[in-house]
Amino acid sequence: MKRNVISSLISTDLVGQSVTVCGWVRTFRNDQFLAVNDGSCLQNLQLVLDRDATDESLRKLLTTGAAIRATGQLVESQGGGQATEVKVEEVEVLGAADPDEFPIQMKRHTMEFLREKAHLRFRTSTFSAVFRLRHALQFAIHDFFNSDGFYMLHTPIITGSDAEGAGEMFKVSTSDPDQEFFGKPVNLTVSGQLEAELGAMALGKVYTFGPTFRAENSNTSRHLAEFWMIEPEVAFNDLSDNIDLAEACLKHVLRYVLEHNLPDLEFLANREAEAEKQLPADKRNATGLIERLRSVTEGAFVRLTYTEAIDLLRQSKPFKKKKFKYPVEWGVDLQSEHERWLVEKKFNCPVVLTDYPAGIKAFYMRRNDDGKTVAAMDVLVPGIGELIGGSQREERLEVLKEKCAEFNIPEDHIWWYLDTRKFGTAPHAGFGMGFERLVMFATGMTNIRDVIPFPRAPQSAEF
RNA sequence: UCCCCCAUAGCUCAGCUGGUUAGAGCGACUGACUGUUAAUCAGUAGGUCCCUGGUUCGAGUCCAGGUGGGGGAGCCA
Repeated sequence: MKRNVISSLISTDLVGQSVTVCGWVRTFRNDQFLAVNDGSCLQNLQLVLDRDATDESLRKLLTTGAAIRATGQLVESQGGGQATEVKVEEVEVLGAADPDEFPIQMKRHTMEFLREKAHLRFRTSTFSAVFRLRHALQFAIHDFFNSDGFYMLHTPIITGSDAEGAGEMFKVSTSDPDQEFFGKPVNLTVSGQLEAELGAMALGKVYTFGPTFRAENSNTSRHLAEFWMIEPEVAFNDLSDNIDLAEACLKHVLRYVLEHNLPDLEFLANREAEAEKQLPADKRNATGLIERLRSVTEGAFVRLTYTEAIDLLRQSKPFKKKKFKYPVEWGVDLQSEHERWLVEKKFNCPVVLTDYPAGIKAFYMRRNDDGKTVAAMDVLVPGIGELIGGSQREERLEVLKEKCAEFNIPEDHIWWYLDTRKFGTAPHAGFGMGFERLVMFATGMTNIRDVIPFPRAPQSAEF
């Protein structure tokens, strides 16, 4: 079906030409003005019908949600809200939408309501903007790594690896659970990292960008059972290189959307500002969405060690006034309240925490010379918390074997992983970035279920 | 998994100390108007008060259990 996409018609470039538009009706005002959206951009195109020349039975079908095709001349708009409009010569309803039943009406809906209508919520401005941005962000990520000489590696989704310790796993079986198709128990992957390391030890710079599955019973606005993760892994990088990479990557992708998706971002910024009017002052963001993104692309990330963070927290006002619910002392993991204070109160910008106590981090992280800490890094951002977690990997075979023993990981389960330390081992580092958390940060959406088309969470797998 | 809150019209909500025929705004529909921008104005329709059980002369309202949703915590990305 030959058509002109609306994104090409909202500027005056094609004024005077005959155009064909396909899309879905947002509103129909005065029996005359048809606002149509085709998903190519945030903006609707205004179609102007000649009331007398339009059949009444046809007009009755032009309701919110109906799919239509129209042809006519693109002209400069006589009204104020838009640069162009189409003087319709012919309009056809491709698919009606019974207004008694179509749930997405031209009024404010709550996110909770739309989440239950996930198959139709793309029809709203908010969700079409979110999913255009989701696309742009994933493109920018591939663009960033490709430009930097990385190779994308497809790591397995079904895996027999059970030693990673990243979380509870989903078992995979055939419809006959007794039949062991792979000859051993297998799971859905919780991370592509270990396999990515294997690739990095030959290809140099690799990354994975794939689905990840966690069977944790997590009921929060920041967790999903199925989510997408970006995991670069780079040979010969140390922790400091790793932080540089994470910072450059975040800056690149946010710059990309600020440059290419500004109308969607402005719409979402506005939406957020409106939504926050309902909130008490202390729950609102200190700055608007666009300013928050700019502060990341323009400012340097604060870097400090876990030990320094503990010192800062112990000197903080909430600590002295005993406002923290959880203890702050060297050796315990930082809680959300502590991370929030550092990121949102103390620095108000992304904060990279490094060199955590070995006991609270994964087995593969490189032991520091002090013997107590590991070369780990977490990137915390305002409003989200942990966006990135990574480390320099333990490349020394003997140390890694000690760590396996400490973490009760049988060596024969990850013999292939240990082999990379046996044959031509080298320093290397990498991180994992939760893609949905990135989309949350970039869009200002506050529930992770609203930045993935069809969320999977405990007790929730509709669609 | 734990703590707190919520469930009444298509949507967002009100409904007092248990008491007559269940309320509003928005949306939808009908009509008027016709260069509108979530148009405007007038009118109309629309209810398994989440489910099960209990207390009571009487339950939307009180109690118990369940289901669903939200916020926070833990786990993490």
